[in-house]
Amino acid sequence: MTRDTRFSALAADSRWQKAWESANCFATPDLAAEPSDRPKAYILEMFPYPSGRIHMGHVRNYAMGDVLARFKRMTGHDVLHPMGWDAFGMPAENAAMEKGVHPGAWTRENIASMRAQLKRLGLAIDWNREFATCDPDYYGPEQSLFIDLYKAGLVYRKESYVNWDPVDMTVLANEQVIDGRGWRSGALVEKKKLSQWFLKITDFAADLLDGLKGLDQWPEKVRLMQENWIGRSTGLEFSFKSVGGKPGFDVFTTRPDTLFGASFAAISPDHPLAEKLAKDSPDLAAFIAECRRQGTSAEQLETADKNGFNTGLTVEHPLDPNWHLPVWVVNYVLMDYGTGAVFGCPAHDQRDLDFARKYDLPVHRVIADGDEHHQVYHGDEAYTGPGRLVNSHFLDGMTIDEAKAAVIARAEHDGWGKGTTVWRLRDWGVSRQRYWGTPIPFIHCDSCGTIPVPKEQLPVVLPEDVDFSVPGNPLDRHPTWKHVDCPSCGGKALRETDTLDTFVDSSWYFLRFASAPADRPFDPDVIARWLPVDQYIGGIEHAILHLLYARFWTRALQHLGMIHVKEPFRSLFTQGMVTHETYSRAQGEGQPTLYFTPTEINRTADGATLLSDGSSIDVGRVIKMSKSKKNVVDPDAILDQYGADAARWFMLSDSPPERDLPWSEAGIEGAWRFAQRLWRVFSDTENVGDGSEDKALARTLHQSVAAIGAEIEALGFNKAVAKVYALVNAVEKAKPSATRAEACRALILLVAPMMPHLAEEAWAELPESQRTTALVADAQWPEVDPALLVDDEVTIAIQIGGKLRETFTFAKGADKADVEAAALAQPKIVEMLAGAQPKKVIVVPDRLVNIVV
RNA sequence: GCGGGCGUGGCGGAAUUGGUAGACGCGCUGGUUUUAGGUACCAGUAUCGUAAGAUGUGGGGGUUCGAGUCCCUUCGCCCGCACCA
Repeated sequence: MTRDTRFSALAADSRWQKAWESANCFATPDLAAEPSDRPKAYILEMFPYPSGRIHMGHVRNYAMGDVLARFKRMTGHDVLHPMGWDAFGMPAENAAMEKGVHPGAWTRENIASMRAQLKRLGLAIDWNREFATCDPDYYGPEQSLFIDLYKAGLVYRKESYVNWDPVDMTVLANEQVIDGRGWRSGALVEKKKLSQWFLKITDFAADLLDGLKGLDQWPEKVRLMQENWIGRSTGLEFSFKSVGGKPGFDVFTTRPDTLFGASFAAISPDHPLAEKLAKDSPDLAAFIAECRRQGTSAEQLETADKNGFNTGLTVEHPLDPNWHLPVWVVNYVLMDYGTGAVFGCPAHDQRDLDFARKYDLPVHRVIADGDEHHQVYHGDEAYTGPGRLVNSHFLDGMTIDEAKAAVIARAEHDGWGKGTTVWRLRDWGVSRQRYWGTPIPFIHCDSCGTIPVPKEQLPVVLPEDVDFSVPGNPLDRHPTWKHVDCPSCGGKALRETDTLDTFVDSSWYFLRFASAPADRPFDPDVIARWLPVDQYIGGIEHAILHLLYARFWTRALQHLGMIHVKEPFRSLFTQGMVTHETYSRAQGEGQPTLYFTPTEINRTADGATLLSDGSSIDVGRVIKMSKSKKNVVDPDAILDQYGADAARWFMLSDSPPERDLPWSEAGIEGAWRFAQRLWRVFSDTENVGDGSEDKALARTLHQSVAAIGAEIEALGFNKAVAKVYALVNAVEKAKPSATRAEACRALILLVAPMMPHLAEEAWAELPESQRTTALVADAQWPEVDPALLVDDEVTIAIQIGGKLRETFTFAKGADKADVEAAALAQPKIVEMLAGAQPKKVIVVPDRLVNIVV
């Protein structure tokens, strides 16, 4: 006899979502007002950009965080699990330009529909704390923090060459330039000189690098990527004196040991000296122009020739004033690294060697690995390995490290150079010539200079009446907005019209979630209770940009004494993407390939056909879901058809969370069937039990509770899911008993983090006496009886010569000798040994016996 | 070029310190129920073999009583960075 054999997901979803909302279940405890001795858990998923619709990647990301947040609640934690919107950015302005809607209206509509979609997933989120970064209530405090950083000397303005995206008509940070193209528009980036706002992230370069060591709960990969991005190099910086009294220049090298191998000096085409010389030399000017045209994409660099222009200048070798080196302008020296100038040592640097061979410059060997000590170096491969110094006067015979130290010591003693560290990391340019961003709260006054907006005048709110009919910054051409009185002298002044890079918005939102007072950015005492974020979950694509900026911003605020944490995210998890096959049809020469959505396709075991006309379709690789390849599945359609629990379950099953998850129809159907099966187990009236005990099931149950909890804690959702299946299998096979009834109740709790609606429905059906709380969302995770975690019998394997021959069961923890005797007495073993005396018997307690013959 | 990761059935993937490879799911095969079925249930499913047995974690070699796991070597795929001095 069963009650209701079908679980009606759609009805259950909305019923329980309403129940949670009206019970205000997921409200964050106010730790400042009511101190708690419970452990805290700040669970955060990267907040979404409100593009319009959620996609499966969101579903996966938020399902994972939600399981953890619900589990933490069930295991007695004070949980903060918020949601908000990274709401500023270019797509809103693009929509404004294309469709004539206001970016704000477009964004708010998107937020409304995406919020509704997220709510359908049944997330245990404290929606009371929701905000969007485009709220003046959010960006006002951000402006205040920006001014604080300015006052602390961490914000400055500088005239500089910037990466200009000619399509988006805005400046890009170095981090946003990929292969010489804008990260968003894909347009070739141009160099342009502009006055820009910068954040002094380089002040924290060493600390940001050091801090990585302590982030032992971050993926190794992300730490390495940040390490490489920060890019620390140590070496010698020294000056080349020009021959003939002309100005010299500084160079940086990590290989001061090879200084006697120098055969030329090289400066970047963008070096001030090169530009100066170009004024008197049309040939050089032409060469520089040619260099600037050269692309910087991977393929272009691969094939790019080393080109140079001999300036005719010479410089003195710092260790031998009579040794003069020619000065070349070369295309492979970058202005924005080191000093924009190097000395060329062809024998021990591949680029210099390529260059020297092309222009027939000398190649002096100064490092030798063996007997080869000749001064002239042959071959086309520079030697960069270990060895000892040769042909290098006072350095001869030293190791590379000794020689480096000796040259630096000599340079410092004689005053022509010093040991130094250079960083690859640049200061963070945050100016954007856009409307839809946080206005930079500064005012330019002819008499007072550039001064911050007084804090009592914050927030500087974006004007609503803006015109997107022409490219460029609408703030700049707004008729009145920028015209203000100088807060200092009262005279006519101009408001800054640049807005902040949206990565600034996401650099402190996790603080605002924890504490959002009306009169300041956050309350330090509350921050101290919640931060750091205990588990941060998001995509690997933020490994550098967002995660580095957030680490910097947190440090900067700590430096100002405003908060007491340095690292915002204690544990980071980067989840894999949701992928799907592609369906396409080639259209012949010169025509773009046609792609089809999964809903247009009939997929069979051996191929795919178009539903509309039955014609056959090419099945392509399983790749990340993307609109352009049309291999997307709409979450709303899935929720309509299968309900939130099946969708969540599928997102958590099978694939390890850090790996890509191939979406499949069979997979979601399997999840749905499992929900139905669970429902049948829960509805089975035999659950009442007959009062008897089932020891074996009790063991399985308690072992499952322990294992599932441990797997959720470790974000091993796929493994937790497998253990749930195994437990359900065991419960189904078990005969009615008190234990079985207990197992069914526990099972509700075990699946509650993953399938919360089904769990609530089943919980509500339980007899009153078994329900400790009204909602399963508030219930306790089942207790584990440690005595039941260990079996009293174990299966022991018997190997002969390392090959498995037999297994038998034996008492757990038995004496080695007893186990050995029992193994040797097994009939099959007796037969196989045929009286032969084992040379040796290895007994691994409770595991196996290996007989060596 | 530099750095990192991954190779296990038809598929997604399990596998404490080296200790019974393939848990769990999908798919597939056969069967049983049911008002039709796309539901449910039972049995099976690494490969070869009727079986006994043999083989098997990308390839080759090594250490070991014992290797998916450790070492050497090699092949393939994926990701990140990249003329960084």
